[in-house]
Amino acid sequence: MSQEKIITIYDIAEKLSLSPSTISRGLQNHAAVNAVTKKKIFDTANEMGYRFNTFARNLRSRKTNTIGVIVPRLNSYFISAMLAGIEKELNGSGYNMLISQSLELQEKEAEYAETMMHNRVDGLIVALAANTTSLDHFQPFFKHHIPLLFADRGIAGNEYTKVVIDNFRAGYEAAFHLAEQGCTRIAHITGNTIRDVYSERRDGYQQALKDKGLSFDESLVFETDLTEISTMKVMNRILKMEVLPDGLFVSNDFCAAIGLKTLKQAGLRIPEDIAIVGFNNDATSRITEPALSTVNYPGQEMGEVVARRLINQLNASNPSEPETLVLKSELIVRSSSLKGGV
Amino acid sequence: MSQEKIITIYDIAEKLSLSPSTISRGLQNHAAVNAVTKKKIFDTANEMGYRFNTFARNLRSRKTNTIGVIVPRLNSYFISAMLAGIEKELNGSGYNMLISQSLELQEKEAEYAETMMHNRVDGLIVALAANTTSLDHFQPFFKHHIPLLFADRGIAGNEYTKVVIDNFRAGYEAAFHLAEQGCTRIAHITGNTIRDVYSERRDGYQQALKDKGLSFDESLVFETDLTEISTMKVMNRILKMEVLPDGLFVSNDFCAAIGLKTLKQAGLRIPEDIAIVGFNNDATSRITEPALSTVNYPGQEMGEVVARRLINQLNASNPSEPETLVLKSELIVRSSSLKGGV
DNA sequence: ACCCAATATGCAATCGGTTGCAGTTAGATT
DNA sequence: AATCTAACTGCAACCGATTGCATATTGGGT
Repeated sequence: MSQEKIITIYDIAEKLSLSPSTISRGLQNHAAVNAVTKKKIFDTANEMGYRFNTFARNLRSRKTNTIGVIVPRLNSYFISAMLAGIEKELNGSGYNMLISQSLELQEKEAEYAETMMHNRVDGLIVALAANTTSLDHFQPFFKHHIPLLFADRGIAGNEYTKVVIDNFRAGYEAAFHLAEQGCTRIAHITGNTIRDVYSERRDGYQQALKDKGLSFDESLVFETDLTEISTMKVMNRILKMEVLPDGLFVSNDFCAAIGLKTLKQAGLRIPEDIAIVGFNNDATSRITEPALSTVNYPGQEMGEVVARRLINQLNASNPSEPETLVLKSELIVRSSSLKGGV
Repeated sequence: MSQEKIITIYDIAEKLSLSPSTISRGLQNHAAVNAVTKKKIFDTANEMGYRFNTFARNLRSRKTNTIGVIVPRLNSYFISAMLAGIEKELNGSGYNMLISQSLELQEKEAEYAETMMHNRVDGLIVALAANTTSLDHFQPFFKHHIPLLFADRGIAGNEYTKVVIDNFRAGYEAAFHLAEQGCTRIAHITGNTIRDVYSERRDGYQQALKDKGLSFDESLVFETDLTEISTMKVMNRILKMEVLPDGLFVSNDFCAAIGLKTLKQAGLRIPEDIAIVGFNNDATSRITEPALSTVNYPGQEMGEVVARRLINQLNASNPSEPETLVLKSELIVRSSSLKGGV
């Protein structure tokens, strides 16, 4: 098997004694090419194993049909659900997807933004890294009017289009529910509050305490990087407290599961001694014993919505106003927080 | 903020009264360009906001510095660990990564292979979909001598380069361990045995039974698609058996966790009544109670190895022989299978 | 037989870089 | 002062497809 020549429209043109223009138009199903000729072109192209050259095409047409996607990480239940949603929509509209993960680092995010720019993506979907504070690295996109939409993790304000859930309300409902169950000392483990998804949930939690007449204790809020190790550390600190909390709201199901198990191993009963609510409705939440109460996060839907919005914006003739699309989330009550009684 | 002009080397050339060739060479740090001129070029490029056009560059240089990666799905602990490994190596060597997920369907896999071809990837890394039986859709890669390496899920034979673990041995060890623990009726839940990762584990399991003098009971082997639903179905069938199994080897940690929980809820003790071993060493395996014995799968390492091998192959002057790289895996014994006693 | 319109095809410029080869220039050598 | 060499820089072709405009062909109408 020898190296096979890469076929171009020029090769087809020569073989059929036609001009490259006609071949090009024929392959595009252009109306100005005779049906018989077209058929001949298609057949010959297949026969010779022709594949179009994306670069030549993109170079000329100044459009790449590629959407860049930058997410904090790939190995997250929520993120992969979202990617599946994005992919479904994009693929259905003939777009490709260039994915990369920032690993929660602004530095890598910036690097990838540049790569995306070089690859001349037609649009960009971003979920910001944990420590991203500035959007400077996205300036080129703004300058060149390349649509940039935020999915889930955006930045405060109405300047940009983003698809989110009402994190304040979700946090509020989680904490309110725990309070309803009789919890009076509710601890909260959250991610980096630079990201408003986390700060808003915390604010919601705080408001719920207030509305239920519970005092807010700063020392019960733990800001972490939501890894297994830091969760363990937090749990150890909690277990050493003089008065243990009787409720725990964790901004992530995996960490909630780790916490749940640690507390059980320390001899505490869930939910009798400590009731727990997680976040995301990961597969993990159904594995724990007792099953974990959590907030359902419509990952796939979020991906579909943001992708569809982007496609619309690309097809629109006039520039569209930035808007914030808020999806529904809901508290799912399972055994880890259900104490019985009303 | 108005639409900013896209700067090309021609714009820089004009501004500096130099020729585009010199700009091009200067930006490439070519030796034949005066250091002073070079500096001037770089400064002006920055100042004007120049970004190179990947397409023009790729079109001319006939090299894309992009590697395609096709995996069955993104939302798997193992796969994302592997992707992280691949990304680390590729990025360190200046390559980009075009990812797509086949969703376990040969049809989608073929479609993406074509897209990768159009995007002229320099090489391809593939973990085959569950139902892929033919490699016809990769023919263009073979014909054009574009390296195609398999990661984890390849195809039998020595025709292609692949990075794998010894699945037969892993399956053998898992089943052997269960037998050692005193299990005599060991059930096995596996994925689509078209994929040799699954068939080899099953073969290893079978061989271990044989070596331990246990009879092989076909009705204890369940081939599934390894989803939550089918696992539940299998568990229900198992629970209805006249004689229950006393050991369970599942080719996937999440399904093992589902199984574990279902059995416990049915009143069975783990590991006393049924000992369980999973596969992959997912995060999930540490969440279950008791913690799940499993086979550690070096996902990140596998990604690094396959990417490094691909890069070497791309840099090599002469074509490299196909080879099979086997990584170490190991049984991790936790409480779900440890009955005590020797 | 002549003209016109409709249909089909080709020419050549263009997208933005890259690179082999040739040409220029300044300084060194004799 | 003439010659040579090394260091720079530019010309122009090229990568493979797209597309506005021009041209060729065909058939129909009168």
